[in-house]
Amino acid sequence: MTERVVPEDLRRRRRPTRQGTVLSERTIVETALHLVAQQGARALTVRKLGAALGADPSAIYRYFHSADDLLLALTDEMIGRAQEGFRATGDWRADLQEIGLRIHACYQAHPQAALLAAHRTTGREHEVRVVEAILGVLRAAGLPDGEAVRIYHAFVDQALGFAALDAAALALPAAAQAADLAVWRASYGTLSPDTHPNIAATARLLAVDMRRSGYPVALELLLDAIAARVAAADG
Amino acid sequence: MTERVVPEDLRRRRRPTRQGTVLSERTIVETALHLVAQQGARALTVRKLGAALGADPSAIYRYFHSADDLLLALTDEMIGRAQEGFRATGDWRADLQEIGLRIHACYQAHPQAALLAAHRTTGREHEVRVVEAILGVLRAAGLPDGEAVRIYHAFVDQALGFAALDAAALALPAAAQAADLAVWRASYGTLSPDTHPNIAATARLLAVDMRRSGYPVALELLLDAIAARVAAADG
DNA sequence: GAGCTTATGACAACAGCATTGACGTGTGAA
DNA sequence: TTCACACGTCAATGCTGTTGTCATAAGCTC
Repeated sequence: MTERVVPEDLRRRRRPTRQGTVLSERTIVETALHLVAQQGARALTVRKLGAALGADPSAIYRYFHSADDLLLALTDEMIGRAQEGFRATGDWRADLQEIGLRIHACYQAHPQAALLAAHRTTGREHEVRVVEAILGVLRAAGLPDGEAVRIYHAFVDQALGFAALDAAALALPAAAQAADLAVWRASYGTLSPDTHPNIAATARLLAVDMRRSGYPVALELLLDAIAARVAAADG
Repeated sequence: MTERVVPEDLRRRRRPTRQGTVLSERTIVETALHLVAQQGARALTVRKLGAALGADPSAIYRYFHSADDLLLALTDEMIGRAQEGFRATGDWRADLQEIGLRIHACYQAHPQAALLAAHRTTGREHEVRVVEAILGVLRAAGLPDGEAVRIYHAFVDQALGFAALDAAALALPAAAQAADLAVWRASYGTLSPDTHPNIAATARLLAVDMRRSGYPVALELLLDAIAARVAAADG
């Protein structure tokens, strides 16, 4: 795996706007996402990307050190889009919900892009970046690192844990049963099959159950449970 | 993705024992695992495998339809080894613990093999097989399908959920604190970074916490929690 | 505007990849 | 002895990422 360094000498290079210059980090990344969305992750090769750009494949190496590097840039692009215009309120519960919604929406718009996280050698790195982006939100809310990690992971686990059981099994109160589907997506979206394809195997087995129950899980319940845990840890 | 069929015409073929015959499904799979263990998942190519076998790469296609097919056979091999000599007791809690231990031990013996589950196109299929193997255990214990799925997923979620918080945060009783590390591994091993590399990104962030806390999670606690849920669902 | 530096894309080439087909050889069965 | 065929080898195809060379054109300095 290539170490994730897009060094200064590549990034901050002079980009003359002559008529022959058609490529840029932006156009390459956007074309790559478009290619993935249209033809799947397997179709994303340097050569096909070059063809889609109307340029020689080797020209791409002017902007990215390797194909792995390009793939990671795609994940960065997705995260960047999700965080576009995001402002931390300082309330980590609200911020977590917001960023969850945004990331999910982003991957909803580019479903095939999630396959990137299943990449043989860079898959881990992709998920690390998503996790770190979310941790960044919690840090921005003023939470210390250790606590942010703890909360995020508990959050994800709770989301999946609640998802595993339908409303009847959980015996949720009526208020939770009526919870908005969008709220559920906010919590589950941060680690949904869409964004983390390799855990989809498990989730898929439960898809019927979840659909039948109408996703009756309220983010508020999750956050309350997490807050209770954190309070217990503090006290 | 090639459909997982190693058809009769390939499997049950006459295998004359002339001196020229050096290959077999067994030797290929074992050599492949050895190659992965020694040089990593990326080194597992048909050509290198052929070289390691001392045979022409194309000969491998006499035994497997494609490279994807071979990769899936490796996961099947791991599951097969884990289940070797396993007998269902009918007590799903005991069976689950046993199979958890076995699968984890198997991947401990072949750490690099877990990378197979991170494969770009077959990654999902690998994890589906592991999950299905565990579900098979629960079914063998007499549990109906729906319930088995529910229990397995709750089991995994609980394992990860507890793992997310250290002993202090959970305020576990002293008995749990003293729980055997092996017992913890039995529960966590079924969905550990070893067996599900793409969720390792999250887990890795917590590795320090977990190590510091000494994995103080007792499988009994997990199973009790699950049993309580299931009981609630039944009643 | 002349001359220099340099960014940039094209081109050709290389090594490695999965996969396929033809071929010969040796084996087990009839 | 004959025959079918299992099985490994060989050669070839078309894909992949990657690299080095080269011509060109943009921008900078004077």
